[in-house]
Amino acid sequence: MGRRSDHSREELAALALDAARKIVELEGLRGLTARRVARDIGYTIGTIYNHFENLDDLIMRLNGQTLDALYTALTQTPLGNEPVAAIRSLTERYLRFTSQNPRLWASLFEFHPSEGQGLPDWHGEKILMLLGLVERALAPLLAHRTEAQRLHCARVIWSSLHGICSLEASGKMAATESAAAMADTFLNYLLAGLNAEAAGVASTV
Amino acid sequence: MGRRSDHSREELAALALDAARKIVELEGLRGLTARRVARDIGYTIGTIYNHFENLDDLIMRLNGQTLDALYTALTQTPLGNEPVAAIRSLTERYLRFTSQNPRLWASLFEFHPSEGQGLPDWHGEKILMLLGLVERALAPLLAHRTEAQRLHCARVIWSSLHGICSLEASGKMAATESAAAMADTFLNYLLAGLNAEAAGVASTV
DNA sequence: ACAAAAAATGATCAACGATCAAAAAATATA
DNA sequence: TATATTTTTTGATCGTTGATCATTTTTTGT
Repeated sequence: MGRRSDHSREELAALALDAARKIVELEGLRGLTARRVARDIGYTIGTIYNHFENLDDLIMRLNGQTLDALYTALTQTPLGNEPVAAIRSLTERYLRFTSQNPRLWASLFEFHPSEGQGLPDWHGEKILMLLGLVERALAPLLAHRTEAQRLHCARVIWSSLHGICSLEASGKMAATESAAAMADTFLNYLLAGLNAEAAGVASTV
Repeated sequence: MGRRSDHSREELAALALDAARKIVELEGLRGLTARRVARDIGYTIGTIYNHFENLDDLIMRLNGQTLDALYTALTQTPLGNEPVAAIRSLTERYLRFTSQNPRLWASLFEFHPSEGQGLPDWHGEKILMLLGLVERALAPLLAHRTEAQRLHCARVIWSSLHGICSLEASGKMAATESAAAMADTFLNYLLAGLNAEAAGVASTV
């Protein structure tokens, strides 16, 4: 089955990641095994371990691709300069991505590195890229703040949306309530709070 | 090793869950295996499967105990009738629980039922108990709303705090920023939004 | 045509979740 | 007490997994 001449190293890794993506899309992380990836691309298990450090490495690279796809989905069209509309648009795109790629998105957070292992540096960099989108979207609302404060605020929004989508998708909130409705409520309150702050009413952060 | 006379069925299940809890506290869900639980309590693997349907069942029961412990931690002392203080107190207690039981808390969300399986009914009931605490805490702020709307709002708060703690604990937000600081920002904006709404300024939900 | 380098192979290992006939222990019946 | 019945425990067994690495195969360089 060996087909060395058919694929370069990069192509074979991409082939394996594509197969892994399809498996996760269909069955989630539980269905993902090294042997199955090997079988699906017509190679043997040893080859998988020649191209990936271990299964965790493969999963993290798959998650990296998912983060890239999320970034693409959030930047497909310009967000505009109106901050409220931009944030709502970002939220809408985020929700659409999670509902269109539920298992790939879930595996971003279902996966935890093994004891003593951490996430690679590029993982954090991809997250910062995504946070940057939020930060720039709401920048006009926080013009009087430092960039660190704007990033802090972006993190709060990012985390909250994550929590809403996460609990809704996992069925761990005892609700048939939609993530969209909850995200809308969240944004309404948050934007009201931001407006109140801009008007000098709210307490300082 | 069999010690049938030593423990009733309930005692033996509790023994196994205690052992499982200690394993998860030390090493997370990854370290939890049926064989290790059996060894730790001085029984053999077959006995574990006599008392638990499978490993997922054992994990879900452990998570059930963790939800109970979280409820206890959130209700140890009265919350008072002042809604803002009550919500801040709930948040503080929630954050303390997550930082004191990071792996047990993480396993609540790291675990996903296998294909076709769902969470047991009592899981949702325990979640509703916790949501009820949030709902009652903020009830005075939403006296003009229906209970469904108050529960909806409680879900938003619960999800957001979950997201903040979840991303912080898993290191998936590229930040050394503390969950406490983010939760504080979140509450400031949210409470400002609630106040603005109460004053008839904010848009409707 | 040959040698050197690179890559693919798959047998092998330890460990896992899960099963279930057999053994052991506790309880019920006489 | 002695025997039968029920309950519980056992651990060998199965199929599968992640991971390893000496061997084989293929490609590249000379």
